[in-house]
Amino acid sequence: MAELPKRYDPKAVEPKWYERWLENRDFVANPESSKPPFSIVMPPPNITGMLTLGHVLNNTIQDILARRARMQGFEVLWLPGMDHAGIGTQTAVEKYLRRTENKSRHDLGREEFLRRVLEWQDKHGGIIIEQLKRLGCSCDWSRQRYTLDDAYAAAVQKVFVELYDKGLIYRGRRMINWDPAALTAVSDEEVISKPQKGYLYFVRYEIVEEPGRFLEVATTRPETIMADTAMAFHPGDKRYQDLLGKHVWRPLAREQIPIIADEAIDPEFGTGVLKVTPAHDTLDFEIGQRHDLPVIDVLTPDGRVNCPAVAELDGLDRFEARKKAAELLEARGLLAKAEPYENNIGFSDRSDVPIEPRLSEQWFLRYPKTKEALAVVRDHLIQFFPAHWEKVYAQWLENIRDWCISRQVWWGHRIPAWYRKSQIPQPTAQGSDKIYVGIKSPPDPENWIQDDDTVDTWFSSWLWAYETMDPETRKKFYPTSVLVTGPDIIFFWVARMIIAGIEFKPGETKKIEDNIPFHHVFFTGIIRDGQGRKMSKSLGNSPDPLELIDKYGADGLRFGLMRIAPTGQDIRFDERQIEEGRNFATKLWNVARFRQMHGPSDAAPKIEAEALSIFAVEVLARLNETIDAIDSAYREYHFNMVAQHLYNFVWSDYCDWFVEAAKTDIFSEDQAKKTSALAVMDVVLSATLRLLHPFMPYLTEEIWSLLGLGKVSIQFAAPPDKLALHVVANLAERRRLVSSIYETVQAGRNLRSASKLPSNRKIRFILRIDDKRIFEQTPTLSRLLKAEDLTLDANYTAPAGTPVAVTPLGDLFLAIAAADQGQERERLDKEITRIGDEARTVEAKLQNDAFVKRAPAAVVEEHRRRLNDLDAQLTKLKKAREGLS
RNA sequence: GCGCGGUUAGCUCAGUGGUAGAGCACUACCUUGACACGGUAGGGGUCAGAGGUUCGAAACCUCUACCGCGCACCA
Repeated sequence: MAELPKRYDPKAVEPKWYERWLENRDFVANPESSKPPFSIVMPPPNITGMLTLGHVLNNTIQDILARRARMQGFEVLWLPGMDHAGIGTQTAVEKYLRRTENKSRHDLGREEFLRRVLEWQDKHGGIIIEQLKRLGCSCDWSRQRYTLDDAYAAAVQKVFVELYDKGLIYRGRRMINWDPAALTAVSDEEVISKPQKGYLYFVRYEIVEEPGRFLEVATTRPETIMADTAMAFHPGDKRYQDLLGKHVWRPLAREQIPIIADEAIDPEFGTGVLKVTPAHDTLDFEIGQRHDLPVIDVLTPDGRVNCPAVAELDGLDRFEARKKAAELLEARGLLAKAEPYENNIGFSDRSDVPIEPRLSEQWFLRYPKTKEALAVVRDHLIQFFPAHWEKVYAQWLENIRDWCISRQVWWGHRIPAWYRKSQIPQPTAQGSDKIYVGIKSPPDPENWIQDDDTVDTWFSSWLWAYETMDPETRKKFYPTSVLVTGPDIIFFWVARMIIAGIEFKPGETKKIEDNIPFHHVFFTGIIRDGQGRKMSKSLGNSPDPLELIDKYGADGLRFGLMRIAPTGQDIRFDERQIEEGRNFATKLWNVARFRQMHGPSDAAPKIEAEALSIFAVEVLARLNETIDAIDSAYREYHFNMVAQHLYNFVWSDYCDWFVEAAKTDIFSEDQAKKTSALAVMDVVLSATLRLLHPFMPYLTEEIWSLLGLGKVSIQFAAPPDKLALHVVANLAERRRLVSSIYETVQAGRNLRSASKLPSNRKIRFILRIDDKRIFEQTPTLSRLLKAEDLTLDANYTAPAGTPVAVTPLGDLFLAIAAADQGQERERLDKEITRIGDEARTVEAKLQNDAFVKRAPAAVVEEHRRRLNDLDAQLTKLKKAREGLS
């Protein structure tokens, strides 16, 4: 067998295995399998998307779960797909068209534009899928779905019609959030509030009935004065009682408007007077409704002033108009003052421009089954990890408002509603013969016009958990096992999918537990940069995962990220952590390489309890502990702990301690010992590789295959069971002996280092010991100490000044020709102080009656033992110190 | 205003009642027959602050401060 190269080369290994896995159809789920099902649907990335670290995190976790389940004998379905991302994709293509052809979508017309989007999609879309493959994702690509697949689109239409027929979807003229850049309505969830600096303008409105008297009002939006239809104060506000029922002159587009009183006004704010602008503010709209005020809209859809009556403002952008309006007022002496002011205003999540509240005809969904959706999470039919997201979820559902689902966007699922051609304005009444809602177009299409709008992208995604599955697949794999996603889409997607599951009942029976979309939801953290900022394209602070894969390998990236990532906290990204992942891969590679240099491995190594060295017993016991720790970490979705346990076990327990200790046997002439040591190496390697496979699929498969550790691909090898170590005689005692030896080794190394002896200098140690059990371990002890010679002598008397350490095995002396007495004195003093301090602390505790009486007996006993140890050490060290004067 | 997280070594973070941990970075020594993407040893922390519960608190409770997030308000 050829020697393995010194360094693992992911670039050569990773593509090789991925191709093979695809060829073997290892990721394809079989709905007819008798194995129990395990399923995950991938949160579909946008078709325009490029792989980000967020995707890497998210999909690595899904892959870990899928791969582990596959190894555990589940029939695994990990269903991938993409989202058409209505507004996002349309915006991207519009930008592209403007750049390349200087055309808008209106220049092309609906049909042609959609054709161009498809063209663009074929060319630039779906890159992310190929990127996910490089990451090693074990998705069932044969089932890849798209939210615009015919069947999926039909399902969206069907659901729309159903909800309409139930009266849950309705059309209405309401205040909505208008995005003046994307030129569409958006939902409440798509509005994010941000502080913005501006001015609070104090404007004087002259009172019609009392010329010369002014009513002063504070506003941030003087550009909407032309749309004011009343002035309002709180009914309890004494300052303005005499004005009720009178009028003021609106200072721009001069006209009389009434002064009214309304409970909604906060007397504390500004002057306690509100200018009521029903067309451009939600609260004002409500006040207008109560007082039957007219609605005057003075803004165009793209946020310009539409008010020919004020020529100076007409046509100006809303923010320019704001300044200009203030100037106009000032020139007329109607601006009392303008104070710098910071307030929160809603921005469009999509376009990052301030949202314009706007009265508009839109489609809305009255959410069904909200009580049930609340209950399934509260009662843990669906379990959230970490659990604190339950509260956020509940808060949203308890305050839920109707969902504005129509978008003035062409790219997406068109609303299946038609209006009679003759009808202007379009009718809104449910069940009217002027409106037709159906999956098929109306029987006499020439008399109807279809609604121009499409539905919110999330109105299609909320069916993702089951509409992606054909009936046979659904039967086997729905409800899914777990959803892995970011907490930022808990409302957009998670909550709505739960509602959809409960409402549309895609499950095998009508029972609620068969219809919830998933049993567990694991919320990942959000990856931030070193300064704690969100990763974003515009900041350019998001490293390209593909570059990281090139540099560190997919396994290195995966492991490095998982080791720091998902405690449910946000994650600060640091490339050094990925480097650690790569280093760990190299470490594992090299220890496998070391094993391979000593002959072929055994796929089913036999280990005989009697033949095991004490060091083997120790490492196997540690392996058992690691298996347990990993199991419980997985149960809580603590992937970082799984990774950390594996890291510590491989690097410390296995490489640093076991392999180093086992070299005595491996290089020994004693065939039995050698065979046993190599068998233990195989057992541990085999187990470790299997435990690591979900995290590092490529490397583990490569080593697994090179060492010939199994007949099947590691992907389908069962995870290791704990070894039956209870058959080992005197297990606990043996393990104590090992830790005594290891402690002694550390003490000896410390002596060497404190005595300023170079690491490579061979030196003599003398261990004053009477314990016969240690004799046969002398070669190993000596090896680990890098000793030229290790003498065991129960009656050794050291010359004064010999460096000494008190160890669990006995006193360990460093035999050097001319010890530096001053240096040794210093070292001993330090040691005596340290141990003395600790002894005093322990002693004080033991002198505390309350502690001795109340603390568990084992803890007290532990303290007693510790004190004895420390006292013994102190005595010895002091004696050594006396000899030095 | 309401709610949820967080504050532990220079950095990134583990640690749910019993002597403060890891990795990186740092210092010293070492290319030894798996690995310098490595080994060995070392320095470094009044666990944000105050109070409380407890024999014992980084951990549990209360309050405060600061950071982040969500919701509401936002004239």
